[in-house]
Amino acid sequence: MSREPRGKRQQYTVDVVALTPRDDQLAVLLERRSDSKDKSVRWVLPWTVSRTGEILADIAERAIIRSTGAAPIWSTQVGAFGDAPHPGDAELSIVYVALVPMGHATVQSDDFQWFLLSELPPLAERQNQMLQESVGAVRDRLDLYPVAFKLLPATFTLSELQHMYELLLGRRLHKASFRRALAAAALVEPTDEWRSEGRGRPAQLYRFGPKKRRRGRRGVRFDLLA
Amino acid sequence: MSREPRGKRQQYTVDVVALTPRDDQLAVLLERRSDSKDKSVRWVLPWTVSRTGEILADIAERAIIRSTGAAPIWSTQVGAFGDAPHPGDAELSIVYVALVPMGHATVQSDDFQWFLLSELPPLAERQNQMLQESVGAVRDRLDLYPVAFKLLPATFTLSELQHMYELLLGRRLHKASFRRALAAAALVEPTDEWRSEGRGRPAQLYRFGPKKRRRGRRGVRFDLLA
DNA sequence: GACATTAGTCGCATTATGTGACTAATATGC
DNA sequence: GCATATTAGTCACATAATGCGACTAATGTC
Repeated sequence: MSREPRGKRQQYTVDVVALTPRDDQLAVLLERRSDSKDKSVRWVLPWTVSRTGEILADIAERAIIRSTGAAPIWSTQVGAFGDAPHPGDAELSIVYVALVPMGHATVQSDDFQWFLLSELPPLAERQNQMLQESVGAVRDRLDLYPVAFKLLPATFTLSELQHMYELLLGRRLHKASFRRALAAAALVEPTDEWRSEGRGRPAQLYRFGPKKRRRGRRGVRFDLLA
Repeated sequence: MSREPRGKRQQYTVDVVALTPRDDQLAVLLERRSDSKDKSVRWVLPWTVSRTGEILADIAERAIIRSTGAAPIWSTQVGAFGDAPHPGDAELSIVYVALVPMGHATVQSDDFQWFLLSELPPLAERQNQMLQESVGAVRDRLDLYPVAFKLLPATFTLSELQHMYELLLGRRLHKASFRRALAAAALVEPTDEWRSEGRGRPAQLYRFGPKKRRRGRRGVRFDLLA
């Protein structure tokens, strides 16, 4: 992906927020950009310039594969950002957030690097907003799509699953409550395998296997923060 | 707003889904377009072509005012749509959904008209998607922003409030449950006025007046539809 | 005054949630 | 072996949230 000369108007960019679990928190993939003038290095969210006629989600997928080396296990559009300045001087940026499993989080190129959310380098203001909203988008949809399961191997322990949820949500959960909710949703089925992880009691392995059922509508919620 | 000649590439459009309460359901504002060739009439969601450097939300607000004649009481970005065909042949469309109170739903120009969601004319596929997601976006955020209150006059009865919620959600609510949740959220305060609406017991008038308080985080939800 | 109509409340059963405490099975140190 | 640490898995109970029927209250109509 070559830089666009400043001043040239682009159609728009498709920016990617690739996230992966790492060290009990989320890490985001950034791309190195060396400024040709002052030789300073800055980090940016990877982006792709739009091509006419291509499906938006496909453009995003291409950008994700290019930067992470693998297809994401889940991705969704976050929105359009056009206000704060973009590092590529794009007028408008469409943002996709993508989740990449732990194993695939190894990038070949030296131009890409994973950063823990707690250790971010300075970003352009527009990209700060993108990152912020992307993490929020993941958390908001966590209960609607089985993303946490897809980030784990085919079989996993319930503790691993809980840790994945805690990592994605950014907060701790209570063990008994977590398992109760999980059982009520009938989302996993036990295998007959057990894993002994050094010390402590061995854990039973489960696999993702959602049964039928759907939630009844709720009355109303008034969760206004105001 | 002039039509763009076909074939000319536009930067992108900002499309507007303006909604208003009407006859116990939602109505959406459409704009009349007469095809210069075959003289057929078709209806489209209003849109504005982007201008360089303008804040996205401002472009949307302009488009809303132009078509409805008033500023919306609430609006938010829904997302970017680029796949299915757009009536203006735009490559990309950014969509904003806006809510307009009942009173302001009177459009001057003959080129605009409110359509009940149950009586829609055929729309371009991309705009169908926009409308679909816009209604969903409103419902999803109904518990986070006091939109229903802003659609009502400054004082209102609790029955009116409940009807507004039912209209926005598209489903019935149980009276006692609704009021209980409302009381728990401390969102309204009673006035000393009452309204007698013909037959039936007079209803007390309330005004919107949220107290402090915020929700504690929930454990996890597994609401997967799968 | 009987009845229809709308407002407003209560009570109760059921379900959901938060949380501490308990038991189970393994490894380690002595 | 045996006490202890460590992780897995479960229970029990209190509290909160929800669904819902049934009741009372106040008004207009006939």
